[in-house]
Amino acid sequence: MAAVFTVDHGITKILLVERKNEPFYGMWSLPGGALYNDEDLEDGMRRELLEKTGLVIPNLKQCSVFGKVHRSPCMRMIGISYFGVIDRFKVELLTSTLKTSNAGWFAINQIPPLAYDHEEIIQDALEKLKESIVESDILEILFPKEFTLPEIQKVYESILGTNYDRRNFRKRMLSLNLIEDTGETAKFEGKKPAKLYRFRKGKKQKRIF
Amino acid sequence: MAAVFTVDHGITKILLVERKNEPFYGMWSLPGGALYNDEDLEDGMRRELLEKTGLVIPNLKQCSVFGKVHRSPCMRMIGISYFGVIDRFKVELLTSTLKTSNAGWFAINQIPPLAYDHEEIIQDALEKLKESIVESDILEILFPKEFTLPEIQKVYESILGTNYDRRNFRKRMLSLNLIEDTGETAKFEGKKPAKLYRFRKGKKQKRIF
DNA sequence: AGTATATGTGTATTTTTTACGCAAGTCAAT
DNA sequence: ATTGACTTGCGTAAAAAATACACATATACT
Repeated sequence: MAAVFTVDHGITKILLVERKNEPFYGMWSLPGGALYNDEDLEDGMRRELLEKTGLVIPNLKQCSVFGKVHRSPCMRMIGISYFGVIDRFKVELLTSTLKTSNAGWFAINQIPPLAYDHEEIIQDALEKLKESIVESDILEILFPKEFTLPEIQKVYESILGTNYDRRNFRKRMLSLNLIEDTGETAKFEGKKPAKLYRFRKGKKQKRIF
Repeated sequence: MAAVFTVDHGITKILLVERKNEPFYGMWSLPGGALYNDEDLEDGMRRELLEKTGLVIPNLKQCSVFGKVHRSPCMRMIGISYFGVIDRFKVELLTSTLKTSNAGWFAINQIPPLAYDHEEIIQDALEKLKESIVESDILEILFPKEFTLPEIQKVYESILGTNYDRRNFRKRMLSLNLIEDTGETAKFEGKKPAKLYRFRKGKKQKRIF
């Protein structure tokens, strides 16, 4: 199974699909399925994601293994969970695709009852999500284009569940040398126009918090 | 497979077993084997460790999954790696057991050629080892009884591959409130007798570095 | 007794984190 | 146009943490 996250307007969301087979027919679940004998783990995961949601998710990373004897009601099943994030632009573009395939984005504090042990798997993946943003691993994926600092701060606050002082957050972010000023400003957003930054390519990852 | 580490006289070591079957007959490898259909992952790992090495290793944690299509020359094989540490006292006690079962401790910079992709698995587990000691997760396991500060410092330096200023290391360790003075000193060790400390039970884990 | 070696303790300096005041740009209502 | 509400941007002082470094002390060996 894959836990694919995004942050949409300051809300952390996860990608879920509706099951079309027994067991757990009609319930929501993490996208995923059985691995073919001749495919690598990550390839299989990407294939399943494409089949079940229509989305191509690059940058999948291994998360954990779930293998309790009775985690599936039918047969012994070992589940390998994967972890991914996509940026807000892709979210908007692909929401239409999802409608045709019974998939959708759910805010992580408004998750419906899930099949199997998928609630547990999501909790585990959320830990990974927090680690990843702290390690600045997924910054570039979440912000492939330009962004404003208040924007990026909201993402951090949403994922980590904390609040930061605006001025200190800015100072920290800029001092890490991970992002650079584009020279432009984002109008049409709020009150005062915010400066636009972009992620610097090829910068070594530093711990942020 | 399980990567079981210890630190013996300032040297980080790993537990390996000699293979008694094809493929890779006679080569060294990480202890492990096939999971039974009716046992949980961790239980199976503990059983395999007992069978192959005669050791009981508590505190196993999941590490990673290795599933490349051709990682085994015979059949498709998904390997789940586990990570464990044991303390120096157990190492000494159990070295005799190991001799009868073709198992042994190897310094991590003197590892023989290994079966399968076990070199890669060890590298991955070493990362986990570093994280774990930084997070103070495994301190209590490595030091169940009392210890001296120079001792614990050598362990950190061995695992993390760095050197710390004696005085600053001490200051940091004590300020974390994770360990407490036993009031006794370790004689028969070096020159000046070192104070003995013990790990405080039930202390919340803090990041150390 | 003298020397070598390893441990324990203190303190000054630098760096990082945190707290917080205030000016500037935009929108909407007056 | 002016005002007020709101949000962004910038700077500075205080607190906390990390770092660098000097000297005293206990033991073993000669």
